[in-house]
Amino acid sequence: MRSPNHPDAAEISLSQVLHALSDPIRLRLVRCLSDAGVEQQCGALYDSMSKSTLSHHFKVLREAGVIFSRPEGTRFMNSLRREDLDARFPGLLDSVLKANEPL
Amino acid sequence: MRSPNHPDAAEISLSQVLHALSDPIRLRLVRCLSDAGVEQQCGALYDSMSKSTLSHHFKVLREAGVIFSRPEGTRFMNSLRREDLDARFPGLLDSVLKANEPL
DNA sequence: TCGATTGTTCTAGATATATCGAACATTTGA
DNA sequence: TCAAATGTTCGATATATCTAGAACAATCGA
Repeated sequence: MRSPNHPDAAEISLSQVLHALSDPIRLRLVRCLSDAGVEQQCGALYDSMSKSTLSHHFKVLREAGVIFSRPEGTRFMNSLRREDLDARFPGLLDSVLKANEPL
Repeated sequence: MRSPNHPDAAEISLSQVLHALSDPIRLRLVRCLSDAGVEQQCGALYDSMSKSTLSHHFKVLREAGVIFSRPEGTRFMNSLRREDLDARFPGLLDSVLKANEPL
């Protein structure tokens, strides 16, 4: 496993970020990463979903610049790119994470 | 032309709003409505696009709860549901509108 | 009443996305 | 060296979305 590609902080696209966060499953993944506060491995964040589907969602989040994935052994450790996102789109991540979704 | 359906303020879905805003064309429409500050008719906001496509995008924004459409004569006057969005997801709209998109 | 204006709805085609299983790649540990 | 663990990538299918043209509906003005 090679290191995956991540966009530079300055290249993070608003549309891509909004699209990445617009999927309920991905939003849940992001919330988990935010709540945990520390790196999390992919498989720890969701069950009831195939590996490939989970991997797909992580890829979308990664390529949008929302998360950072670091290989460690056989696993991938994921973290929220909070500083990059806050610098690029101030207040966006906070407002999304604070939103109480009654659904 | 009857009055279109709008979701109640409390029923506005985060995922739907994020999805509605994730399209560059719709984001531009929302920016236009925000910049104008007053109601705008649909056709005034975009050229180089078919009526039906424009209507589709307005429908997505309307059903997501992002805009309010009011029939007036043969036209529809559209406005941003700023208060409802701010109440439901504080800071979200501001952060999106303030984001400077170099693309 | 009739035509122009404005936007919607219907239909269709092209593209994108979500999902999964199977095969593959990399690293760790026995 | 081999098997287990963890994700990725590929192939396929189902669903959603974007786009546009054509037909339709409602309103206004002449």
